[in-house]
Amino acid sequence: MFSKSCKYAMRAVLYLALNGNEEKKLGVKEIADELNVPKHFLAKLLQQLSKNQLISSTKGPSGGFYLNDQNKETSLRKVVETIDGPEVFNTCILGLPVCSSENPCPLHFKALEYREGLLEVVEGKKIEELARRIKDENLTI
Amino acid sequence: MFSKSCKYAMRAVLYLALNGNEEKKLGVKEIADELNVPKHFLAKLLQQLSKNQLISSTKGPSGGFYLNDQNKETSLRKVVETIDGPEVFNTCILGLPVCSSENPCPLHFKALEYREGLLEVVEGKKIEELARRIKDENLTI
DNA sequence: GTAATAAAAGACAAAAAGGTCTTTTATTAT
DNA sequence: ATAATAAAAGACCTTTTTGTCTTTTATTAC
Repeated sequence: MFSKSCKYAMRAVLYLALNGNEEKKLGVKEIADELNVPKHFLAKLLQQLSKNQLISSTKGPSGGFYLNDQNKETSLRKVVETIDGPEVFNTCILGLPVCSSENPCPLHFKALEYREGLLEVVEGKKIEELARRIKDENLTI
Repeated sequence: MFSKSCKYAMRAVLYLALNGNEEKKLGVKEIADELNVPKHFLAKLLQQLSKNQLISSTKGPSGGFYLNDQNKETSLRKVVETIDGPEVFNTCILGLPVCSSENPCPLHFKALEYREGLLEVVEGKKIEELARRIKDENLTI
């Protein structure tokens, strides 16, 4: 479903939401170490997210990555779509060039249902709310 | 979710179920042309399926690929697991090394729920039955 | 204004996935 | 037996994805 890059990015954003804030910015090193992902590789992903204003950053001492108020309001879906492209959620699971409810493949409707459910999770809540849920329900990232 | 290889393989098996039989074996060329997939690449996938007894083949004139009675009884799931490995259906959607109902990631339950849905389609019916359904409901492969 | 810090940028490298082409082997129809 | 056929096998090649390392740029604390 999601590329490794995308998984790293999602987790990093959630990590930022859970452990950082505008006053306590986090460096790539910390995030990478905590999430167990390759540091320099993650750095590029964060840069990409930063360029797309899904996360914020400042350079220099006491600099790092964080989520500003606007960032916290966006959905994880944007992170996914920034990294894996917007088609992730609607390409045919059998790889057919055309596959729709009018012209479905054998897996179409189940796949659709599947994706709707996932979309609900990554889009239904703001990052902020998702982070809250992660804390409350003691989920792992 | 599924690799390209896996998609090609699934479609090819369904194509065999729909268009061939023990008396009318199909060559890679026909299958590849019809499904619009790279011929030699598909050939290897079919070889792999054949080795694993998910499809049958004979060499030489009037030879080709087909499904014997046993093959028709198996599920698409086996095809998937032969090509993409058995873990496809239970690796964490966020890529976490441990992610279970006891120790879930934020997407765990939704991912589980809908993977079950997909499993139902690829495992709930024999190839034969699935092919029947494709015919009846005029689905695309 | 200088040194230290941390992200940004960019050049490579390694691994995996996807794809092509050629040779070999088995089968069958003649 | 032989020629023709089609899968099996294997050697490569290309592209994409993933990962590493180095240099540059911006910021801040002193």
